[in-house]
Amino acid sequence: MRDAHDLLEAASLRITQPRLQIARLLFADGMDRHVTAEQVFAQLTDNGVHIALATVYNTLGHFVEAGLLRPVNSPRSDASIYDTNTTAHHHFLNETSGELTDIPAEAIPLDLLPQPEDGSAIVSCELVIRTRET
Amino acid sequence: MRDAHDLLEAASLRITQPRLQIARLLFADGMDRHVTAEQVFAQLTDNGVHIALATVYNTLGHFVEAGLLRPVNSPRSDASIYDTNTTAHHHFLNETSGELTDIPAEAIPLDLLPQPEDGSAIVSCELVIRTRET
DNA sequence: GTCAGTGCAAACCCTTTGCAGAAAG
DNA sequence: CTTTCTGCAAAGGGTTTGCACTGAC
Repeated sequence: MRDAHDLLEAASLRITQPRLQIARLLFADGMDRHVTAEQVFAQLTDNGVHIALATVYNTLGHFVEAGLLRPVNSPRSDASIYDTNTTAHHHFLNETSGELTDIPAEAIPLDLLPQPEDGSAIVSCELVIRTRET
Repeated sequence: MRDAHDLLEAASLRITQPRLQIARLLFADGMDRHVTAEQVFAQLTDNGVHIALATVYNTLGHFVEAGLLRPVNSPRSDASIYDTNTTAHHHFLNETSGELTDIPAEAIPLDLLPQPEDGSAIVSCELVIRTRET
């Protein structure tokens, strides 16, 4: 992946300490991650980074606007989840553990989506498959 | 549809005034409805029914447990939406108006769902198609 | 008579906002 | 130097909870 600095630059975001820290945390390994603001805050704090929770919320919001993150069709009621994978894809939601797993878009054939009413266009579509451990 | 009293009885729910009122409101016309607790509360209050908002929340929760309602894979961040249609189906979410529209399960062929890891079984699956007015 | 349900208000939790100071460009 | 961002604390909004009272069975 590109380094956090370039990522912010490419997204026309001002380069600031909190944004660099959060970008490194989220995009360092190039893996798809599903995180809450609280988790990001905790992880940074554990690493000795001083940051305010409100700043984490605001920064994640900026990242979403800039297209670096995508909010997941919140399957858990208690907290918003952000997805580092901004391409079209779907999710398994393990209801036992609360864990989200990506499903690549190609794994589900959705060629024949019903069309919305005239005057509306499809923006995105996401399938959530809820599972439970047996 | 059956009358509100029978509906509660069939669901093994105690017959109380608030439950009857809410059941009548939600299931009277047999149509699929998407409601928030706040909306139910407002509608009852407008009709001169005295009820506490907390009771609406609690009652909707009881209805969900009893299988009379289903929480929608919350597409709006601000409030939980309950669906009177508890059978498998999908949703259009008009992002401009916030309106939800049902899509019958048959409208979308999902024969080939990917399987979850061993030890887990699929509980439900819901597709949300976001649209925007053009 | 017993136990669950209700009403009310207060508590809770996640998230946003207002403002003063700091930092980026 | 100007504008945006950060930190902090306080406010906000949806939802839940505790407790005394009422009502269902």
